[in-house]
Amino acid sequence: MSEEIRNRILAAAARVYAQYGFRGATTRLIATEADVNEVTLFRTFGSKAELLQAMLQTQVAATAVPMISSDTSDPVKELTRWCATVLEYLRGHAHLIRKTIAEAEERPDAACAACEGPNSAGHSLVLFVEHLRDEGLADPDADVETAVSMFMSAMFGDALYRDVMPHVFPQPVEAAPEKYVTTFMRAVGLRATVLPDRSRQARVAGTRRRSR
Amino acid sequence: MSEEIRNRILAAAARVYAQYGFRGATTRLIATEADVNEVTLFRTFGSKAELLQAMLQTQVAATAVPMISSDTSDPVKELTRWCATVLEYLRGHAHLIRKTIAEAEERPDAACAACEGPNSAGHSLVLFVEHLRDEGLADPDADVETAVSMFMSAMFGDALYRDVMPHVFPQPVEAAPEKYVTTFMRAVGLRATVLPDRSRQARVAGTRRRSR
DNA sequence: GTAGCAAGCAAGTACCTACTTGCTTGCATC
DNA sequence: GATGCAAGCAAGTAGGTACTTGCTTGCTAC
Repeated sequence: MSEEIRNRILAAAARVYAQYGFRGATTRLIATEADVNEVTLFRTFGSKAELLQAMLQTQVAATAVPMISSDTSDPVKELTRWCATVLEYLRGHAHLIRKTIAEAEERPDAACAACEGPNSAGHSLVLFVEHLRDEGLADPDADVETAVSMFMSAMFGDALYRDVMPHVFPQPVEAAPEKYVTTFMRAVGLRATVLPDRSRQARVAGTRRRSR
Repeated sequence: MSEEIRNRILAAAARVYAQYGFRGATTRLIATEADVNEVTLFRTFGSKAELLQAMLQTQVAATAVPMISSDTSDPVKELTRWCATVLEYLRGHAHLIRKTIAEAEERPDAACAACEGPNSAGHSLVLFVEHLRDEGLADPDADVETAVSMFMSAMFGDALYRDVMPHVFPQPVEAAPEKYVTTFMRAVGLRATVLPDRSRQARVAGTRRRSR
């Protein structure tokens, strides 16, 4: 029974914190949002700081981080799928991440926990592309690390800032993963597969050209 | 005489706000930071909200936004120079931008003013690359808008998050503009000029590869 | 010199903040 | 039915917040 209340408080804390940040997330607000007496909050977590720390751990660290698979049979498909998953993950935590990063100087430990996931996700992409390169599918001259870092930044930017400054994201939400992947692949010189074209012309399903 | 004090308050407000955000920027803190009586602050600006709004306008809107020139004689050089300028500009306002964007939902007008500059900067880059494309220097198939949006996101990410999560930015600060530009140019298919290579091996000047 | 005015200073108002204390309620177990 | 315990409730503490008021200081212009 205590477990259910604990989770309700944590969920409420996540909502309030995502909207108002650490300073704005008052214990009173969290308590009313959780439909729980304010005292209960202190009794179960000790203090506001401990509560929000616990909230960040359960909310961020517990969520699965999307990793890219090592299956390079259809890199375009796998990359697009992965990109969409990462974007979805980041968008789901957008408000939380934004606040946590903005308050990183004041609460550095919180920021560490929040960006640990995406970091390792990026690393898995580096390995993926290097694997492709070893198979001769990507340009050996390409600066993979820089391209991946830019790719990750693009996904971060899209997920975190699209709603607040939509004019700098010309592509609609659904088309974003495909476009990012296409552009990314051009950057690392991956031409092994047919690049899906921007125009709406019919594409032959299953076509696989190896023009190298 | 009042002018000097006014500016001192605005500068202090900028520092305090950049560090603690809107809620954390107390009038007391700003006053002591400006070495001014707290009452003077209310007498010259009316309220905390008006003060911080004035601060954002003078601090952000007044700073020159780096635009890319229309000179396409040496695109690599021009792009690199521009990229370095934008990064410098963004880094100079990193804390401010970070806080303002994070609080965008609560104070949307402030966020608008803050990201107006970089937005038009991005637009100037689109025009620049389209100009290159018209001259036949860039790939006509390239998705310029997406590439530019990713490039802008990369600069934003670098400027705003490098200090808080340095591990996702493998390239050192000085080398970043060159690397971003090189990767960006690969993405838009700009091969007209010699791409500076990452490795230190001798490069043959004038080599022009069009591997398409 | 004196009038005006910008700024400092001390104190106060009304409210919000995290957090505590003492007591009551309801439920589950023996 | 008695015991224990988790949660609610009301009230209070100590401090911070934006903002105001009344008065003093110091400088500048006539």
